Amino acid sequence: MDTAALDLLTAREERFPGHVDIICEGSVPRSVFVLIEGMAIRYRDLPDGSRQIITFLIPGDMCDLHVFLLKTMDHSIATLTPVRIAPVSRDSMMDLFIHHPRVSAALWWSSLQEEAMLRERIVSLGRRDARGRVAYLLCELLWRHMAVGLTNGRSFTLPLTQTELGDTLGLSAVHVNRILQDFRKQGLIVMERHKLNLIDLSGLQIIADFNESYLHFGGAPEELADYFDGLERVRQK
Amino acid sequence: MDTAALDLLTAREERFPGHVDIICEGSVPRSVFVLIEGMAIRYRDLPDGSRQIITFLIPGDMCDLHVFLLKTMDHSIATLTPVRIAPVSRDSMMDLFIHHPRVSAALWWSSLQEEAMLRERIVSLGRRDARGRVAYLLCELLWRHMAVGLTNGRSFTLPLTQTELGDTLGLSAVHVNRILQDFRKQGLIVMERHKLNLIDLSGLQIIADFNESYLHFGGAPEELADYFDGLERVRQK
DNA sequence: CGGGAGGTTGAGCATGTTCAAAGGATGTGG
DNA sequence: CCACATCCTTTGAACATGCTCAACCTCCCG
Repeated sequence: MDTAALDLLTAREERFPGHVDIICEGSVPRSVFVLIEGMAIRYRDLPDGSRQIITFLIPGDMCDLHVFLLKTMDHSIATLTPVRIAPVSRDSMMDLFIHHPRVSAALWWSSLQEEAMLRERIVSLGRRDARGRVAYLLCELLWRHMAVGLTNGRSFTLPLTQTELGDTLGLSAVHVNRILQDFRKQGLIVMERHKLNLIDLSGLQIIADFNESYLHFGGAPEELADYFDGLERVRQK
Repeated sequence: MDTAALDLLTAREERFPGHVDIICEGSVPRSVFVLIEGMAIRYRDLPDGSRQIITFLIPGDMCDLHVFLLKTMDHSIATLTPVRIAPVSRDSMMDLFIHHPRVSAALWWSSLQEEAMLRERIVSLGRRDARGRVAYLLCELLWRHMAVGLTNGRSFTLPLTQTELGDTLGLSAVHVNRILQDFRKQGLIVMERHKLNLIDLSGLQIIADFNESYLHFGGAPEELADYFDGLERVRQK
C-alpha cells in the first residue's frame, strides 16, 4: 500500500522544455516534485554575472524534499533538457509523512544521500586540481545514472556543455575543454554527440581519487526498517 | 512538555579535550549529539595528506541529526577546543520522532539550514576569489554566533589557526595570512588572541557578496507549526 | 629559559584565467 | 534542401592568482 501511495503522488505529470527555470531564487515554492525524465540543475547566479551549479538532478531525484520548510528559495532550478516532473503538493507531502512512515524514511534517506554529495563537491572544489575535479564529476555522474538504470555499460547520455561543466567545477570552459581533450587523447573517455563513455573507468577513478562509498549507494542499514515499522505501528494505534 | 523532552535528552553530558577526533570516517556512529560548548569541525583527509574542512560546529549544532541512517561515516568530526556534548541514543531519537513531532520538525529545520550552508560553501569555493572566501567565512561565522548569543557586538571568539582557515577555504595558510593582514591594514577587522572583531562588517559583506538570508535565520514559515500540530494530533489518537 | 606551534616574509613558480578569433555543429526559416 | 544564425568547441598567447618552499619571527606555556 505504500507503493500505491507513491504511485498516486506521481500520477500527475508536468512537462518543461529545455533551458528554462522551474523555480527561481527568492520565490516561495508551493510544491515539491520528482524528476521523471530529463536533467536539471540547482544553481545560483552571482552579481558579477557568473553562476555556480550546485547539483545535477537526474530521473528519480526529488526536488526538494523539504523545500517548503524554507521561506524562500536560496537558489534556482533550471532544466537542461526537456523534462517531465511529477509535482507533489504540500498537503500530499504532509499526508505522506503522517500515514506512510516507511515512504518518508526512504525520502529522508535520499536527502541524506544528497547531503553526502554536497560534502563531496566541497572536497572536490577545495582540494582537488582541475583534472581531479573533472574526473570526479564524470565518475559521480556515471554511478548515479547506473543506480537508476540509465547507463549502457560505461556510457550514458550527458547533455552538458563545457561551460556548464565549468560552472559546476569552478573552472573556465576553456580549461574544461583542454582537460577533456587530454582525457580523450589518453583513451580515458570517448564522447560523441552527448553520449559519454568512460572507457577507462578505473584510470579516471584514480585521477579523481573517487570512492563510490561516499555516495552511499548501499542503501540504509537493515535494522532501520524495523524502527520505521515500529513507528508505523505507533501511529496507527 | 516538548521542552521537557529536550531537556531530558541533553541531561547527560560528555567532555572532550581540544584537537581530538570524536567520530572517524568509516566508523558506524551509535549516537547523535548536540554540541553544548566549544567548537568542532567536520572534515575529510585526502590521500595526498591534505584535508578539507567541511563545516564548523558551534554550540547548539546537532551532529548529525540523521547520521544513524548511514551505514558508515563519510567524514570525521574533530574538536578544535575542549567541548561539552550531549549524546542522544538512537532509541531516544526515534522516540522523539514518534512522540514529539514539533521537536522533530525543529531538528529537521536545522538540518535544512545546514544544507543551505553547504550550498553556500560550494558557491564560495567555486566562484569567489580568495578575498571573497575569507570575508564570507568571517561573516558567516559572526552571524551564526550571533544567532546563538555568542557575540559581543561584532566580535566573537574564533579559535582557528590560519592553516585551519585555509583547509576550509581551499587556500594555503600563507595566502590566508596575507589576506587577513590586508583586511587588518584596511581596518576591516581586528584580531587579538582569538578574539575576532569585524569592525567594518558592511565592507566585508560587500567583498564577500554576503547575504544573510541564505542562512535562513528567519526561522521556518509560521504556517508550518499548524502542520506539525496536526501531525501531533493524528499520532496521539 | 627553552621548545613548539603558529604567524610573517620573500621569491620563484604553476595552475588555471582571460581574451580573441576561428572552426564545427545544430536547428530554423525560406 | 540550402542558407543563415547561433551556440558550442577549439586554439594560442599573455596574464594573474594563489602555491610552494624556506627562513625567520613571536608568542605562549611549561
